[in-house]
Amino acid sequence: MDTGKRLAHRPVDQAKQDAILSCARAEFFEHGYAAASIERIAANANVSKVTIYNHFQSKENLFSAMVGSECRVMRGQLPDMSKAETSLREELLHFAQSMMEFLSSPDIIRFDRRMAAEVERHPEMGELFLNAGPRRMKSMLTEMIADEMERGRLANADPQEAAAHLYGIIKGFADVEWRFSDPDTAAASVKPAALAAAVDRFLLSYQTSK
Amino acid sequence: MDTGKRLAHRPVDQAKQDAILSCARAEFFEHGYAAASIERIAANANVSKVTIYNHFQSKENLFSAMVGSECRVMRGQLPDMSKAETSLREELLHFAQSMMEFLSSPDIIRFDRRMAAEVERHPEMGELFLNAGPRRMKSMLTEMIADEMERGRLANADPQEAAAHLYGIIKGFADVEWRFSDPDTAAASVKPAALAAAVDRFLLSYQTSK
DNA sequence: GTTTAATTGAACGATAGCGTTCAGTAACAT
DNA sequence: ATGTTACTGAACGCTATCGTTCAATTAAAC
Repeated sequence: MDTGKRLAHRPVDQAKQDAILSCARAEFFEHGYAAASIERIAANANVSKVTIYNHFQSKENLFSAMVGSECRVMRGQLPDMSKAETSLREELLHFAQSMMEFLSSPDIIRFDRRMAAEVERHPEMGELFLNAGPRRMKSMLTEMIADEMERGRLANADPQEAAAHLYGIIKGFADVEWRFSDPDTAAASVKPAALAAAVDRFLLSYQTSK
Repeated sequence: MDTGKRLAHRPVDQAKQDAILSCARAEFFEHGYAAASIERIAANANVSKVTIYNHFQSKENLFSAMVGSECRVMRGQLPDMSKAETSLREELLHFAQSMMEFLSSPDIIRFDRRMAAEVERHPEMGELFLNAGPRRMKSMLTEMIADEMERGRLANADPQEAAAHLYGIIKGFADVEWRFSDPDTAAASVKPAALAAAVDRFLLSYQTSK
């Protein structure tokens, strides 16, 4: 059986691959799909345009490869939901903190913006993004809340709905502001006191009254 | 004093103006700023390209005129906050309902998407949009909540913060889903029962305990 | 009817990107 | 060293758009 090993060849330069994807990301994010220039990507990546077309067959293809790769990266950066043995309030605060840190990072904001725009022309990428990011986070959160309901630290209710409420009450108007102003200043607008207030309100309506 | 009335002239055809703006909106929304074609706009509006350049001096200019006009329209469609003399719960439900109707309308979703993408190149339009839409809604909501706090139907608290909590708890994950899937099916996903649940949770933590 | 301004259609130069071709070079496996 | 493959740079045809110009036409105000 052939292991696929060819007898004599020059191996693909992985560094170039990575450089192309990374520069593609920058280019697409800055200019949008239509205005992005393959030649600029090639120049920035120190690569010949032909090389790009050898690896990815078209602009379309390069774009979706880049989105796929970004989604993979994003999955690795989702808010930390490790279950330390702490009080419920601590646990929720920790989640709120890391969720807001995640959502307010410039990379995520820019990615979100670009995807929102491109989804008109590439609906399947909207799905891809939703599954890699928001929905994943939602199900993690739902699971955590369901756990707490079982443990009796949260009152019984629809955990999915509770997750949405928690997520929403923490975000408030923040994400809207972020999406339409300078991404580089977004993270600074996260105030711990506001997170605590949101979590406490959530607890007021969901905590078991003992 | 000259009233500005010129002696003999052919008046601007307002219908053409409107057609241009309306077609510009469609074109920019569908293709994004960079890929939008002035000539296509002209063709769709049954207008000469020269006419467009006579009215708006450049593509940039046309784009911001269009955004300005859209923002004006949007202001007229903001959620209804008329104060009928009803129960607090009814009042909040009414707000929730009309807010979600507003936010889930395909026009608003598409506008939101496009602005989010374009704000990278036109930061000042992000401000324009925020002031015309989200911030306006936030201050209306804040005012309503402050009123209710004064009336004693809501417990005393930071009304601004409470507004954010109400807004967030109602939205949940909905807006994220909307932004990345088919805008034309968004409105159908609004479930009255979910709105009621959200409002009730809000009330659980904000209503005065009598 | 005369004047004034809005509007048109067609053409133009300039720019820019895509996607392809080709001949040549570089890097690796054997 | 030899063969195979990755990669390069330059050029090409093609298409599209912008923004401008021009002479000609149209519509209202006077």
